[in-house]
Amino acid sequence: MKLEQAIQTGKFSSDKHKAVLNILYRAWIVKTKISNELKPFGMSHEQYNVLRILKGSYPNAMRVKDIGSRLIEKSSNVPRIIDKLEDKKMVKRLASPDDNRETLISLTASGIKILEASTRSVQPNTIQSLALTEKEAATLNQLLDKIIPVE
Amino acid sequence: MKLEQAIQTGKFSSDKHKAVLNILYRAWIVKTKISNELKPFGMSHEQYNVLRILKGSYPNAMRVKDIGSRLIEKSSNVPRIIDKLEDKKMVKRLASPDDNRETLISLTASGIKILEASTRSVQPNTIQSLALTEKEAATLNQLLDKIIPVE
DNA sequence: ATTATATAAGTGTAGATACATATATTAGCG
DNA sequence: CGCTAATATATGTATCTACACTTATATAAT
Repeated sequence: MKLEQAIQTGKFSSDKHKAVLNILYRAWIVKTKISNELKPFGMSHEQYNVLRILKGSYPNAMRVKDIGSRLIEKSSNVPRIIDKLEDKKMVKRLASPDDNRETLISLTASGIKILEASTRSVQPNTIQSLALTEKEAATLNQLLDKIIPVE
Repeated sequence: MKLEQAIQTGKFSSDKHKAVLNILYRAWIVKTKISNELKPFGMSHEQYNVLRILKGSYPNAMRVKDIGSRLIEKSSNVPRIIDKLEDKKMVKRLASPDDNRETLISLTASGIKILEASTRSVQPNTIQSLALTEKEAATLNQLLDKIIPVE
């Protein structure tokens, strides 16, 4: 579906302006799809992201602040996400041997199992569109960096 | 800033996978910037979007459902957004002459004034990056439609 | 060593999101 | 007409986001 139909609008003042709204729209679509796939697993999108980050360093535990620095949405409240995952026994908190201010978070065996099962549902929504070539994806990344520059 | 730095990661398994995360990241950046610009006006991003939609049909009022169909994030709770704008006297609710189920929403004079002032702050964040040409923006739109197809 | 400053995690809160349900009204159809 | 279904808005609720603040610990400075 074209963006114009999705938001019931006529023409945009420029392709550049349309592109910004299009980015917001596609992001919302991705998040909605992923959240829907995660529903049967009783997990939110952010909880899933934290599990994936933890899996990246598995079997090593990670500090809360390092988890936060890898999340896309920097305003996420990591301790609270951890609370939810801990309630579900998917992660556990450990004391840090180096620094008592830190908390280390580690995936549990059941956390890994649920993560892997949910990833099989979510994956088709994150690496979809076989229509897009790797070359086009690389172009897309360049244009995204260019239209919404950071710093 | 490259996405890799922003989320402290090494290489992605593919440019396609990176592109999906990049879309989520750029969307978050845009939303954060716009929210920050709107803060002095005491308005949320969604409240601002509703005002802009209303301005599109000004001086005609709009039905709640038609406002909703033009919002990017379809799960937005339009009646509640209207509540907030009404509290601030930026819009008012009118009875519909055709159908008593409907509520018509119209911008007030002060709503227009605040909208115009806030738009001057927000605009640079939505049509920025002079580096991007219109041709590149058109390509970007095509690639976005292709990587996250809808329907 | 003592005090100030910085850092890490956690908590409190207002508002937003997602979604289910309620209420009122209109349309469809026998 | 009278009943059912559909539509439009509003409300209720749990969770999430954004951000300020607190607490505990570590580092730096004098």
